[in-house]
Amino acid sequence: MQRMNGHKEERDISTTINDVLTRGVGELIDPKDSFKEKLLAKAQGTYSKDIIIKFGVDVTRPDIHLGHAVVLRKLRQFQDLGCKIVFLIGDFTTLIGDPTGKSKVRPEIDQKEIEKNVRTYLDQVDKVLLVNRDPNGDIIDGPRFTWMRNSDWFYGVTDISVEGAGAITIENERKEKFPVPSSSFLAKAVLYENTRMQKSFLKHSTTYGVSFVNLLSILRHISFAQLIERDMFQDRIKGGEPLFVHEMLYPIIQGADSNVMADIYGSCDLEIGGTDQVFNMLMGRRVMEIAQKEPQAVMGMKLLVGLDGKDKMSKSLDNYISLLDSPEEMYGKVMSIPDQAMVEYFELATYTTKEEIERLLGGVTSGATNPRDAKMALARQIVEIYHGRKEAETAEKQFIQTFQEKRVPEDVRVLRAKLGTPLSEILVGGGIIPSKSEFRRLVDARAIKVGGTDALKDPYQKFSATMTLKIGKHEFLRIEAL
RNA sequence: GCGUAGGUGGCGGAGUGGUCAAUCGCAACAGACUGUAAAUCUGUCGCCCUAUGGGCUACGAAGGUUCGAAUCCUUCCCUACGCACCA
Repeated sequence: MQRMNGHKEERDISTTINDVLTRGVGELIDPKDSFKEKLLAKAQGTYSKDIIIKFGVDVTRPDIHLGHAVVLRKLRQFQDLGCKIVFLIGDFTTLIGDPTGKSKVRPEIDQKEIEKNVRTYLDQVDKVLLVNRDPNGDIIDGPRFTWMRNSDWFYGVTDISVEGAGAITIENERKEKFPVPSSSFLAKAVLYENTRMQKSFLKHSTTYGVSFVNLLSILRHISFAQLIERDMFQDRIKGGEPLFVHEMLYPIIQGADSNVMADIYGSCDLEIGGTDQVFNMLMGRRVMEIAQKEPQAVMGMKLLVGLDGKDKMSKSLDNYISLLDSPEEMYGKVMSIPDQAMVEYFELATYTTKEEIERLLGGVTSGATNPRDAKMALARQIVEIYHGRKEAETAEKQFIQTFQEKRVPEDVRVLRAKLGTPLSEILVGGGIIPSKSEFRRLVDARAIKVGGTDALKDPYQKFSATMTLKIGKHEFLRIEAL
C-alpha cells in the first residue's frame, strides 16, 4: 500500500515539476536536465543544499506590472517547490547609465532615486512571493527569499564619500564611540542604506570583491564576435546606431553577478527573466564556466503583451497593468485588451488550466461564448489573484454598472476646491489634466461631461456646487466645496 | 589626428534667412460607432493668456552677424562611416 502511495506522489511531483518548467516558458536551457533533477531530489528530500534561483531586478522603473508578475508568479511556484529566491538588484548597473537617456544625472542624486525605487519595488513583492519581514516591514533574509544588490561588490571603497568629516561612528559594548574612516568597508556598509548589507556578504566581503583584475581575467575568455552576435547589437550596427562598450559589457557584468552569488550562497542554480534576457543570462553560464563553477540553468519566460496587444508590456510605453492598480482599474484595463491577446493573458497571467482555457476559447471561436464574457472571466480572475475574490466581484459589478449601464460609479476620486475657482485650475492643479491648454482642447472636443451626461461647454466655468465630472472615457471625479 | 555625412517635437523624418510652434508618417489623446475589443471615420496633439487674436519657450551647447535665424558665421560637444596612426 505504502509503496503504491509513494509511487503516486512521485508521479504527481514529477507532473507538477514538468508543468512548472513548461507553462509560460519561452526557453529553458538546462542541459542534461541537471536542474530538473535537483528539483526532483529536493521534493523527495534527498537534496540537502538550497536551490538558489536568481532574478535580476531593474530598478529604473519600480512599479511591478503584470508582465513582471509573469516571472514573479513562476518564482512563487519554485518557492512552493522548496527553492530559495534571490533578487539581484541591479543598482550598480543602473547607475552606470542607460546611454539612450540624454540627461546626465549626477550619481548622488541617482543613488537616492535608486534607493527609493528599491523600496517601492520590494514593498510590492509579497503580493506574489513568500517573504519574511521584520517589525519595521523590512525584508529579512529568509529560507525562501532574500535580496542583494550588485553595488555591494562592484563599488570599491574608494568610491565612497562621506557627508561631513567623522559623520560615521560605531559604538562598542561600553558605549564608546569611534569615528569610522570613510574609506573603510564598514563605512561603506553604513552608508549604503544605513543599511542592510547582507550579513553573509559582510563576513566574506574581501573574498568576493569583483576587482578589475578579476573582471579582466573573465573578459580574456570572451571574444568580441561572441558578444556582438546578439540580435540587438547586430540591429544597431546595421542601423548605423552607436553601440557603446559598456553596453557590451552589461551581459558580462550580469554574469559576474551570478558568479558572486554562487560564491555567497554556494550555488546559483537557475536564473529567470523574460525571453529578452536569455542572451544575458546565457552569459552568466559562460562566466560561471570560466570561473569553473557549475553553470546556472536559464529560463526565459514568454513576454506578456501590453494593453495595445502589440508591444510587450512596459512602463515606458504606458501599456501596463500595475499590481498597485485598484481592482476597478485593473478590471477595466484587462477588458480593454484586444481579443487576440486573451489566450496569452490566460496562459501567462492566470492559474486557469490548459484544458479550461481551451474550452473557453473554443467556445469563443465557435460562437457559443461571447468574447466579452470570456474576457470578463479573465479580468475577474486576474483581479482576484491580486486583490481577492470579494474585490474582484465588486470590480466586476461596478464595471457593468459604469460601462454597460452607463451609470456614474459611487466612489470616485474627490477633489476639494474653493467656490468660484475656475474648473480648469482645479483639474490641472489636481493633476487630472496636464495643462490648461489640454483642458481647453478637451472642452472643445466635448470630452468633459457634467453629471456624466452633459458636455461642459464653457472653458471658463467656475466651480459653484458639488459636481461629478466624467473626463474622457474612464475618468470620473467629484468636486466638493472646501 | 584627418576627411565625409549628420544632431529638429515621444519616435521616424521634412524644412537650408522672414509666410516655422515647424509639412508628413507612427504613437498618443478626444469624439462617433461598439463589447471601455479590433477595424473604420472625424478632430486634437509646446506652454500661458476670457483668445478666429496676443505673449513666452523651443530645432545638440555657447557666442556672433542681421530689422529678422531651425536656417548664415565662430567655437565647443556628440554620432555614423572612411582614412591614417598602432599591430
